Amino acid sequence: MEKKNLHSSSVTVADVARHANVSKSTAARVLGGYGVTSEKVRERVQASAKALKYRPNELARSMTTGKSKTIGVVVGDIENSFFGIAVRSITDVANAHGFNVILANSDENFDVEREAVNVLVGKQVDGLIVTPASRYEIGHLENLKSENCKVVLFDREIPSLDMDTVVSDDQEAAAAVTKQLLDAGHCRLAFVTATEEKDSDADGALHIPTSSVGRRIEGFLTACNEGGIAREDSLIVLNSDPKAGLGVSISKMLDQPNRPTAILASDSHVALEIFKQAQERNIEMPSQLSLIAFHNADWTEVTRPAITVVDQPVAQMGRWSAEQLIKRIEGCTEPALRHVMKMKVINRQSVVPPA
Amino acid sequence: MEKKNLHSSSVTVADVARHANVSKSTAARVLGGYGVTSEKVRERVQASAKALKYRPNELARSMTTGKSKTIGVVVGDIENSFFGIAVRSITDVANAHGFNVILANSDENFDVEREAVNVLVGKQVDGLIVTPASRYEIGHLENLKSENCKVVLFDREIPSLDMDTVVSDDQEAAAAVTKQLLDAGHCRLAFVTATEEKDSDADGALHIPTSSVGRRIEGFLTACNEGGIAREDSLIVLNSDPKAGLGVSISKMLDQPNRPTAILASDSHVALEIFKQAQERNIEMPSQLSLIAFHNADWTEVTRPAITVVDQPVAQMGRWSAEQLIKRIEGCTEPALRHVMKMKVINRQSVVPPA
DNA sequence: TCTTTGATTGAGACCGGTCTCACAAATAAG
DNA sequence: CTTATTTGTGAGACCGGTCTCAATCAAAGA
Repeated sequence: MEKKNLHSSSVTVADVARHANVSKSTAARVLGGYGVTSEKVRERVQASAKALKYRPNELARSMTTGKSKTIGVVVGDIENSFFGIAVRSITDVANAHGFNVILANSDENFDVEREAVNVLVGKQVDGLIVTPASRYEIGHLENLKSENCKVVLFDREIPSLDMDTVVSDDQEAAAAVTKQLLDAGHCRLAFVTATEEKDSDADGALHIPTSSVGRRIEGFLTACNEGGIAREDSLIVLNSDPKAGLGVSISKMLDQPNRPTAILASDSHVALEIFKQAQERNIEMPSQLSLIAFHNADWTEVTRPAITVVDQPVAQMGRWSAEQLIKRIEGCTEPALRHVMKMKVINRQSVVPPA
Repeated sequence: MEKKNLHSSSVTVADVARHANVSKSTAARVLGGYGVTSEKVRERVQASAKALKYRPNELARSMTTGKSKTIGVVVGDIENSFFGIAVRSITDVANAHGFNVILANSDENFDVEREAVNVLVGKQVDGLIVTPASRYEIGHLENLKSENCKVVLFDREIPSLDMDTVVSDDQEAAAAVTKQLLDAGHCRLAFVTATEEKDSDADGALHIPTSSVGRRIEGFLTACNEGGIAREDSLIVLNSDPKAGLGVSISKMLDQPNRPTAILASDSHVALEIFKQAQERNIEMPSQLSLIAFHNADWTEVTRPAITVVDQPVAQMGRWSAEQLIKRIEGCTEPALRHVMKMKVINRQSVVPPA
């Protein structure tokens, strides 16, 4: 006597229609909220729907409308508070517009990212917000426009891609903050990032896959250069041993005889690790080591010294990206935007002149 | 000359079939990887698929199979590192099994949670991992089983619901850690949580909607009681003014003449706020104020004093919940499990005898 | 050589919605 | 009172897959 065997015992428009003694079309009209129906029929159908506990199958709806009301978000790692905040503001905006968010972590690994993007597109997301792990590997993003899938790039840009992008003024902020270190009198500086070391090409130039980090490094080096710092005294510390973690690179840096007197950390995780290792080594901060970190993580103001940070407007960036994406999904066709958001330095206690 | 007008220009099995000169059924068989096909045809179809850049529409697939290969995760707030870690481990397990995760934040608000659950079920998720905001409002969860949607409760239990649940030993850990404070000689204690104050009923008993917090409070009170602490010296501080935030409740507590000499913070956000306010007031820690926090947040070991914490195995809990959910989705029908994970106290420097 | 068997393939229904179109009844205009 | 409109309803195609079932064909057994 069962009616549906394999498929869930869910009730469909047809069931409601039967119960209300109307055609499937009519029931669909009132339940779907389109077309016209008479008051009487509408009430009858709604009553039946309530009685049968009808709940529309959004999948089927998406199937015919071609819009899934879902967006995909691919970030590096949701555990990182930077992305946590971003995802939060994105989901808030999305929900407010009736969208849901499918979340994927790339672990800053390009292959994982591509796979995630492909799966999400397969699931027919209406759009994608991506923090591309690499500005060089972009094949998976190139063809998305033809797939009816809009894309917004978050925090990292890929100029060749002609897509909506929100970034912060990484280069300018890094330069400004480096200059601040220089002005305080430091002349052995380091920029530390968890980005993995990639082979630099023939000319020996660094090719940092993460565009935001790359631009920060540019800003750092430019400022160092203008400040007359010798190349060997403006260190770039990358994650030389991904399996062992960034910790060993930081150890190496801190243990070298002429260690830097000031460090610029490219995110709060990095800053935390530096802070820990300095504590372990009894390196007095800020007197023996000045530190500035990107991202105003919540804990940076309770350490002693409290950490001077470059505050990235993460939530606003997230909001912008989601709003822009939804505009696109709703049909906006203006040329791709590149939205740059200004960062703000929050001066605390972790920067003083070198001993 | 366009072929598909409204719907995206995506290529379907039918397109591939036409191109490969086989029937739709046959093309579907090779592309869907089911049934049998001859080697020759298989190669031909695959070649056509490649040529046309065919990509399966997972929505359509879900439509007929009844499985969306998607799970919904409803947490309080993804910005909170506790949930960040949980969601990370959940998505990892999910992905490893071919599932995607739709994320929703409830803000610990029951109405938002119910709405989220309904939307997710409408999107035909195969299962749901929920951190229910309230153990009293459960109507939205009760009927899910009949909807072909499995559920696992994360970090909070609802005994009446008979669902798979993973929690930690909140009551025991809270009692143990309270006893530790007592043993150190404290006799004015407070338990602080961001949970909102609800009207207590006629008998004046507290009814904490968040089960984990409720059990921690029970543990705290039990230990206080056994330690002979007067009821008025075992303070429970709730979020009395949600609009203004927990900060004001903490201020009030800290500013009262007989403020507690030891505090148990129910999560790391709370602990951070307490730490900040103590710093602002020049309350010396740990000498004038001992502190223990739930959740081993990354920053708790770099503050001075470093904070003694109750380490919850968040990642393992996340993993368990995802694995259990997937087992259910795959058909497991054993009776509902209640999995309790042990927490571990990490002793650092924030607990000393009162002055 | 004729039937039996097994391997492939094609036709078409189905999932649960949306949407177009034709038709009938009711109302307005001539 | 007839004709033109409007309004509400039903029949059925469609979205892009899966899946059942019958048909075809070649190899194998009688």
